[in-house]
Amino acid sequence: MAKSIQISGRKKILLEKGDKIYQPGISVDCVILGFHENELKVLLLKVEQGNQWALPGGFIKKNEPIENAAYRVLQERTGVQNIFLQQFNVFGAPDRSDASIHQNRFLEYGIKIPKDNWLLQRFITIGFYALIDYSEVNLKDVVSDETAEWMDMNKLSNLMMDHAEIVQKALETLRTQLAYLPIGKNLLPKKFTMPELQKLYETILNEKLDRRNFQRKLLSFGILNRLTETKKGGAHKAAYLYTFNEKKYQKALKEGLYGSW
Amino acid sequence: MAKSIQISGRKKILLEKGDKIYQPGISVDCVILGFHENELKVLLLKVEQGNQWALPGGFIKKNEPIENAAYRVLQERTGVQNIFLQQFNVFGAPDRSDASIHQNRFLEYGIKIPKDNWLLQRFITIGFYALIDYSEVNLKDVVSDETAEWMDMNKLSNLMMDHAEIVQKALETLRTQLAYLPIGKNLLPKKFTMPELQKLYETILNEKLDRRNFQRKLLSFGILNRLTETKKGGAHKAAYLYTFNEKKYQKALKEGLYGSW
DNA sequence: GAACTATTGCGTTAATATGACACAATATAA
DNA sequence: TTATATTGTGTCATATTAACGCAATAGTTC
Repeated sequence: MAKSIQISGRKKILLEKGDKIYQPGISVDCVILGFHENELKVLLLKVEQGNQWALPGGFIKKNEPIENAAYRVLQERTGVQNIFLQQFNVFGAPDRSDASIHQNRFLEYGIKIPKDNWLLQRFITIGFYALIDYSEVNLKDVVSDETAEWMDMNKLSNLMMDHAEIVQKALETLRTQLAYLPIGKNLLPKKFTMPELQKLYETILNEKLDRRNFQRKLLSFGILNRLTETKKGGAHKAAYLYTFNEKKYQKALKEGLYGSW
Repeated sequence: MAKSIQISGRKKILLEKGDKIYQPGISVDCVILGFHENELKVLLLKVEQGNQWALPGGFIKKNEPIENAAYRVLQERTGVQNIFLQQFNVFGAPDRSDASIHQNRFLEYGIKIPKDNWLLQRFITIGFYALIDYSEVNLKDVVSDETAEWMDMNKLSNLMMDHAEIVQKALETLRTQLAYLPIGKNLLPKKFTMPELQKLYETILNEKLDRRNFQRKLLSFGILNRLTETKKGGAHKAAYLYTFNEKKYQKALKEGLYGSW
């Protein structure tokens, strides 16, 4: 039980010195989205007690930019660099945190939290969502005392506290942004086919799209490079491989895909 | 100097008991937008010292929903009900708050803040923006020790801390939302003309729009009711008056103006 | 290796939306 | 009464979108 003792030590420090290290009453929670086998996945951590799942989250150090805190959490959980990360909403219902949850989590390690401890206070959390390439994530690398697992967006269950609401809001934000921002570079491998990109869009939107019209629209954005390679092995006609045009993609991220008005 | 003494008393309580009443290290700041004489206006408070201006802001009570806190600030400053209020971004650069600012503000009232006081800690602020009908706001009603004033969005100067950045981000958010959400109900009087609505759009977008195409587009949204009345007194042909169709407006707010994909 | 099948690349057509502009109507001012 | 600026309404060319057709082809089946 060396690991358990180690964790127990870490937890004690968090309890006793956390309020010196971190901003009190504020946390960040990350909705880490990946795409695999035509499913949109969310990275969740298993909370031993109660068979519940939680979003990877953390605290903001006293002198740390918020984005860095979120980025730190992401690094710890996924090991992936170069992540699309964006804050999308603050969740702060007074009853969203529940002291008993923390109490129980710590009790597993034989720690009883004093009632006035900073961790038991009300916490307001800043929701970030991150889009990452599923294939680049190695869950074994994850630094955590909890089990990390990808869960289908459509089969979420037993999420802790208001985390289901946070995931839902992240998805809504992603859907809205799909209309005016380029999405995909972070969710797909470097090289991908048009059908794969379409599946991604269809999954996010939960809607079937016309293959031919989709291709025309995406190409019109001018953010794709078609390679001469094709993706073989798919039992049928081989599809061309594409990459995102980095410069144009970044430009579209800043300026949006439409002038609209 | 009865008012000054009263304020001084309030400030002392804030200093000494604030950390018992409010969430520490978190504030809300409101970008209150109005539309008047074809100008987009921001409601700002004059900070005596240094000829600076600040966004109306406040703290979140220990057991108060965040939105309520923002709403409370709005009520205090504008007296207006029925406000469109939305959080849009969190601002939390570690150096955004500056202890000396608070020190100086309190020194005017003869109060010196202890260095370890909660008010001097790092603050992370949740930015809200509010759209309100300029004509319904009576600045004299404002409960404040500061002077409140509408300032042209394009002529902002001497904003405190990172408040210019916050206003800028609010405007960007509003512009983006213009593409998929109905805007106007909160910024205009109940009855308004098409040219007035167009001016609002043009002001927000900082762009001239074609009169006829604009009308066609907005009518196509199906959120307007044309009245039989016209607005006379304008030295030229009288324009029809419109109101927003409340039901359809609300529906559009939830579902967006386009199906897009 | 020929036929089959599901999928891909590329294209067409009709409907719809958009951008640019013309002209008549009219509330006030001169 | 006339002038003027502004509004209401409409047109037309063009761009965009939705719906669908057909040939090409990688792998499968026989």
